[in-house]
Order: sequence, then C-alpha cells, then structure tokens
Amino acid sequence: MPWPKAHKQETRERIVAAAAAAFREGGISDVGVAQLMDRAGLTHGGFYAHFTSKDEIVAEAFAHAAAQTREQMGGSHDALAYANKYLSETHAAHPERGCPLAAMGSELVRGSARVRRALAANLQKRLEQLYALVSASSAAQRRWRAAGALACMVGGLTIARGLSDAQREEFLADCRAFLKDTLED
Amino acid sequence: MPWPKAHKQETRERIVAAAAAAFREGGISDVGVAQLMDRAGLTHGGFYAHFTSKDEIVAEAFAHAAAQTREQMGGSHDALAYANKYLSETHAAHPERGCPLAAMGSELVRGSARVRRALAANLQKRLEQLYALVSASSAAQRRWRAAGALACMVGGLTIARGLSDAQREEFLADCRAFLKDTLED
DNA sequence: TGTACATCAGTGAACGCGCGTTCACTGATGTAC
DNA sequence: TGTACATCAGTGAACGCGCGTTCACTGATGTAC
Repeated sequence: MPWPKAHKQETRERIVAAAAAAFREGGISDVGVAQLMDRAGLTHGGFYAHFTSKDEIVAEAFAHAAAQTREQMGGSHDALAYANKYLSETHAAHPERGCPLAAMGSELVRGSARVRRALAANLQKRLEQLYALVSASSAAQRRWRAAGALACMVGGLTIARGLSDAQREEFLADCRAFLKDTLED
Repeated sequence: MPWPKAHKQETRERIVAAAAAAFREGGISDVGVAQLMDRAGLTHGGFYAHFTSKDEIVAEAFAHAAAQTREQMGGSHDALAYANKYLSETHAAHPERGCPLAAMGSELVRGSARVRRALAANLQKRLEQLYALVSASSAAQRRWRAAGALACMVGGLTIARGLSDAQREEFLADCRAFLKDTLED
C-alpha cells in the first residue's frame, strides 16, 4: 500500500468541496471539470480517477452543499431565526458557501435522475429541519408552514441576488417581514 | 424596399418567442444559438442579422417571457387565485410557457448587466401586479406580502419541478395552503 | 539502517465535438420602365 | 402587363475555442530484504 489509505479519500473530498463552491458560484453548466480541479489544486486529468463523469460530481457536490447548509442553519432556535439567517445580506453575498437550492436551483431541477434523487432526499431533510422549528396548531399547518417558508426563502434569496444593492436590501427585508408576520402567532 | 417592411420585425419576434421557450425549457447555457434558430424555423447563420450576441437575446427572451407570464396571471381576481394558478400542476409541467424566474432564476441572477436590468425591471412590474391584489392592513404589510408571496411562488415552483410526481403534488399543495393561510384574513 | 522495488495518485497532451461568431453567397422580393 | 434590376433576409461553410473524456506517463510513496 504505497500511499496512506486515507489519502485518496481526502483528495476526493477536497474535489467535492471545491466543486460545491464552484458550482454554486458559477453555475453547473458554466463551470468545467478543469476549473473545479484547478480550484482543488489539481490538474484536470486526475478527475476521472475519482469520478466517472461530471454528472456524478454534480450530484455529490449538491449533496455536500446541502449538508453544509443544513449544518449552518442547524443552530437556529426557531423558524424565524432560521429565516432571518437564510434571508440575510451575508447569505446573499456568498452563494459559494450558501444554500445550493438558491444558488443553482433552476439548473438542478433539469438534472439527471441521480441529481434529482439527491435533490429530493436533501429537500426532505431540510423540510424536517424546518418542521421541527415552526409552531402551528395542527400537523397539517406545521407541514405547509415548513414547505411555504422554505419556498419563500429559496425564491427570495434567488431573486434578491439578481437585484442592485438597494433593491436587494429592501427585498430581503420584505421577505423577512413576511415570514415574521406569517410564522409568529 | 424589396421586402415588406414589417417582415424582418416579425422574424425577429419569432426568434425571441422561440428563444423564450427554449431557454425556459433547457436553460440558458445549455441552449445554443443553433437550437433556438432551428426552433424558430431558421438556420443559425441568420441570427446575427437580428442580434449582436447571445447575451442580447437572453435579455430580450427573458423580458418576453416575463411579459407573457404577467399577462397570463393578469386575469386573477385576488392574490390567492393568482398564487393557486402559479403553483398549479399545469404551470409546473410547462416551464417553456411559464414564469422565467422559476424556470431559469439561478442562471439569470448571474447574467450580464443587461440581463440583470431586465430582471429588476420585470420584477418591479410583477411586484406591482401582486401589490394591487393582496389585502393588508398597512402599506408596509401590503408591500411585504407582495414580495413574500412572489418569493414563495418562485421558490415553490422551482423546487416542485425537481421532485417526483407524488412529492411534487404534495409540495405544491402545501405551498398553496401556506399562502392561503397567510394571505386570507 | 539503507537500497531496490512495486504501487498507484496525479500529470498533461490529445481526442472528437459543439459552441458563439463571421462572412461570401443565394434567391425571394418590390420597384422602375 | 412583362421584364430587368437592386435590395437584403436568410443560408451554410468555416473560424478558433473550450468542453468532457481518455490514456500513456511520471514520480512520490510504503514495503521487502
């Protein structure tokens, strides 16, 4: 065993992390294998020693980003704090380390079966995370509040990123006020 | 004047309409000039007699799609009817003739200055359209309800499109229930 | 402890392909007489 | 009314380029003796 056995696994994880950032920043179609390998400090030829295709790493990078976002948001004490953190200027300014649904949502939904499976699985986890945080008077209300709040966060952040500074600030503030008004009762 | 003077303008509009459908269906980066010209019934070489670059038609196609969506949604009598139509199975099944924010939102926000200008202008019109339909007890509440409802619709539809049939139906229904609960009072 | 060796992670040149864009051309058209 | 002509919308071959992917190789490593 000429190399430490954890070495290849570590490199693979480094590539996945680099891809997760690169795709969120530049989009899936517009970021090439060479770019993401460069970002991981490697040359493009080595990619296929770790992955069978670009599609494979798209699915893995998405799952990585989704897990990262879940962890970042996990510390929130209630749904409102969660939403305020998600719909913050900081999150809007840093797609490369933020929610992959907002950063590359419309590209993901056109993805392969593999990508869509990853999407469905991670969406489920995010809904459960929110479900545990929202207050409601019935299980049904709790479920639709989790779904609606997530939809509002993802759509709100996506749209906000397309706006100028002043417009973005107002739009994010309006989305936060909307959820505060809705979830607090 | 060897050709009817309206002819070129008509062809141009046909290309814009074809592009608006093609980009919403396949994404901006993944749809080429040749594909959208083919969809308009023309050969790719003629593209540059009408547009200076692909970027130019991205902005125009987005504006076209946004106007189309505004018209389609314009008949709604209140905000809830609007939301129900937007978050319908039909809309989810037909991105190519639906809202461009949901179909290609994450690609648009990374677009050129020209694309982002078109995005900001059309977002403003959509917010005004919703602003006129929502009920609220203050101007501020009215504004954030329009913004929040739009965010929820765009995010909800985008996410729904990535899910399997059964999951999608439930998620859309939850988003509709959320907005019904929120906007009706 | 030092050296020869086998392993395999990573390199970089090369592949066919489709992209956005250019341009010399073709041929359908309305006008002039 | 019929024909010659000028216009220019649309054609299709060609361009350089970067893409995803392949592969012969290099060289850093742990092991055997």
